[in-house]
Amino acid sequence: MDSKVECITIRRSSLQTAGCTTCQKRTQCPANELMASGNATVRAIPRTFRGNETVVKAGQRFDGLYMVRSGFFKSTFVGRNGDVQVTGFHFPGEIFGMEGIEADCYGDTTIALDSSSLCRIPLALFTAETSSTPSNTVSTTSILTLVKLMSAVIGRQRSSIFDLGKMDAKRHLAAFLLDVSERMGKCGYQRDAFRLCMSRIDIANHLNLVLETVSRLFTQFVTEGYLAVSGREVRILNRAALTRLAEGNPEGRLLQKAG
Amino acid sequence: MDSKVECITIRRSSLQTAGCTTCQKRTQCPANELMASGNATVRAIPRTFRGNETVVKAGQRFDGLYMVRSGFFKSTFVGRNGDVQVTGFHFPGEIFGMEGIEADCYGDTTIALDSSSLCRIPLALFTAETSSTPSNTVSTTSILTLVKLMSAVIGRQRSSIFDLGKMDAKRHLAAFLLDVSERMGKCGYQRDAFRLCMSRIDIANHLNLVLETVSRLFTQFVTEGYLAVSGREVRILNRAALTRLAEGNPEGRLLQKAG
DNA sequence: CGGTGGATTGACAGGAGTCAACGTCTGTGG
DNA sequence: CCACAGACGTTGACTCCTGTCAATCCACCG
Repeated sequence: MDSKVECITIRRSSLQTAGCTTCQKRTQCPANELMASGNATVRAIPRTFRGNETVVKAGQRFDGLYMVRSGFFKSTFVGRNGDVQVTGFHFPGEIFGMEGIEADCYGDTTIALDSSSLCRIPLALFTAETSSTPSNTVSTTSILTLVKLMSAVIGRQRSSIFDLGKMDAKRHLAAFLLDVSERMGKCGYQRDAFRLCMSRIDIANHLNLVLETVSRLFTQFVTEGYLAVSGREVRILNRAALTRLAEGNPEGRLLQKAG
Repeated sequence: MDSKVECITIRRSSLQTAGCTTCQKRTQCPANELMASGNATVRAIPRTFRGNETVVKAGQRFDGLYMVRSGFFKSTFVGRNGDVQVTGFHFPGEIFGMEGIEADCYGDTTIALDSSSLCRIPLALFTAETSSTPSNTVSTTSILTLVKLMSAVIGRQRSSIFDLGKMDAKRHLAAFLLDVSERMGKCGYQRDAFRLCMSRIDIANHLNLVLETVSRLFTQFVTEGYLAVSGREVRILNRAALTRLAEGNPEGRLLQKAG
């Protein structure tokens, strides 16, 4: 199986290297490092998507990690009882799919929210067969990179667990908007004026609220002068106030400390 | 290096080998595998604690992972605003400290809840200096073990994020009790009658409730015949009902699906 | 014995969910 | 070009779960 796919702005001839040399995200990409370390079996494989197209389905066999090159993706987790939880949004330069390494299948379903592109990093290293016949094809340093990435994910999830419990709706939405702003900035967009890539219902689900609550809070933020909102277009007018809201000391909810 | 030492009830002279050969948890312990792979620098180091003694403080320099041998531990995370979140309880055979690998310092403060013992697994491999001067002292397979452990942690955290958002107080406590029961069983205790190692306030904090709510639910479970409770002693009388409660289809709360 | 911390219980209040109506935007087809 | 459907978003009225405040009880301990 030859791997020839296209990646948006990149022509076929250069696909063998998956366009890594021209990829703006290569410094953040473990594939780049793995390949640089002389591993011939790891090669980033670019793919493009339209809005609503599925990247991977929960339960599908693990076939690598995914690095976002452009656009936006959404991961959802479906509980035993059918409840759906939006576990995260993925912006350019971010990576997803790590939960699949251990179980050898993905835990989340991930779809594109828009016209988007990404690279699959086929870590054959982590599939069942290859791991049982260990070879030293991958240098210790490259795996260290991966381990650190994963450790970072663990840390971020932990603070998201924290947020889920300790924040009321207002603080949580403020924090979410600042987070989006930050990440938009990191991947080259404006920090203070951007288009939300997800629907209100997705935001609500992600923050464990209902869409009515999110909607109400948006209008509240507007009337208080923190934001200008028009549909999904958001402009941050008073970042300081939002930050105070998100980080400010808790105002009387869930104050119980634990030993 | 001779390997004959014991933990807890063991004398000093034998500490050098950390008692791995006699340790009941060795099959679940990455240290065992690392040592078996011929890595001389990785050696499990046993320590004992009394209740309330601190294992590691958040912010402290990372010095390895911790494997619980006996007793119980509690990890807490302190948010910027001072809020405390109980991020987890650790039972015998379980491992903690992974969030420290990437940041090179621990994110959680972990204390013993009781007289307890554990082994520190000093993964010098992951400290700043050694990782910058990579050596192949650790085999690919042993790191794979670690990567899989971490992937599992990521998966578990994700489902805990799910629980936090999608469960009301009653379901959440039921699920928590079943989880504790399961883990108690796994480490050799009775599944249906055990002593909770944590206070109501710790449970409440962990589940993002207040202790009054937890207390009320305990009495409710008792009057409904699911449990017998006396202080921290718990007996599960109707596991089926608890399971139905925890897993049952959501009863009208947070039902909004996301695309 | 009194003090302290953990646990239980009751009365009350409020934040956020539920239900429902309405408004806006987009794409499609006649 | 308009009508219409459907998805998405806003707003209001109401309910209820769970947090807040407070009193009480119990076990433990110096």
